[in-house]
Amino acid sequence: MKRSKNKTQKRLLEEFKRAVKNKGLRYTPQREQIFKEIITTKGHFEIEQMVHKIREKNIPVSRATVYRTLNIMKELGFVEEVIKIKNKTIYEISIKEHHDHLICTSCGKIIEFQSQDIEKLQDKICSQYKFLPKFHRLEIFGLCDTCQNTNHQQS
Amino acid sequence: MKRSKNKTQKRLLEEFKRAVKNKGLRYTPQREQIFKEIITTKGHFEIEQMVHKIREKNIPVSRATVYRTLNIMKELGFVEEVIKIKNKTIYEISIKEHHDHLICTSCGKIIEFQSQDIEKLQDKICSQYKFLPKFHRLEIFGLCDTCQNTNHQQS
DNA sequence: CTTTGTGCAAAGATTTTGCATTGCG
DNA sequence: CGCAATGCAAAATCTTTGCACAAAG
Repeated sequence: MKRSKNKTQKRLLEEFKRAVKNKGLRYTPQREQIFKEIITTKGHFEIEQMVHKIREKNIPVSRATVYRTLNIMKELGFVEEVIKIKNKTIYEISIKEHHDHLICTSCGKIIEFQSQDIEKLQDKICSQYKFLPKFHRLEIFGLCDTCQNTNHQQS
Repeated sequence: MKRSKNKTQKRLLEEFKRAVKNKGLRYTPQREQIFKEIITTKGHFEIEQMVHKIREKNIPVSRATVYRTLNIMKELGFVEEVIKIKNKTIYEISIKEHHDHLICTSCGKIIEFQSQDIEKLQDKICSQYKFLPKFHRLEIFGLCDTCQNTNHQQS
């Protein structure tokens, strides 16, 4: 499992590199590192966090470059639409295998799950509205097993 | 149907008024009008749009007041921040019956839909994880009917 | 009347952009 | 080497805040 995950990441990196070059763009250390950081990140990430992480790796990078690179990645389809929480823009990888989230409102734990039923449901709904789906995000908020049994307060 | 909807709106306004006063805050024309505008708005709204609509009603209001009022409403649980698209924060009333969203990544249009199936699916998934659901958010991103037929570029 | 709310303008925060310089191809 | 990419700082947006005045209770 671990091996295949690393393999996937390597393949993704190659895919990204090819996509960048195909578009007539240049493959710079900044772009590579930003992409690596993204595929390493399990969940969501923010700009500021990204800038710091890249710099820790001793790759000089400016905020501007991160913004510009993320826009390119969006165009290329490697990261998804942004959401905003509390004045912070959050990006998410669109390449990893799709999953959704159970989010515990008490302890903040995020559980990932996959369900084929959702995909079917999505198609059903979209056809009703003549909507062409590209991807979705389902978040279920509530209490995780642990929090149900210890403490019922909800933030 | 229409009658009961108006009734609901009236009830909501009363509820809001009570909530504001209960919190020791004052019930001003601006606050009332902002709230009315929100419950009238079927879908989602943005700050700038809100400011203009209120002013058209000849109620003087500043952007600052709208921001401040929305924050109060958030605290009171009457509105939620939904998403951010292209630097614009979109709010939504949180009191209306539950629904989910189809979001067009090309024109930004938001279509609401309801599906009983999702509720069932939610219960099914949650029982697998011993998770106690409180509410969920499902967003399907893609292209709306219009954008599929006019132009395939995405931003 | 007292205290909170509003408007304005200035300050903050986040994202974009122009321009000189760097460096990929 | 030529042209795109980067970094910096300034500009553009969006949101919050301090202060004086207005107004709810």
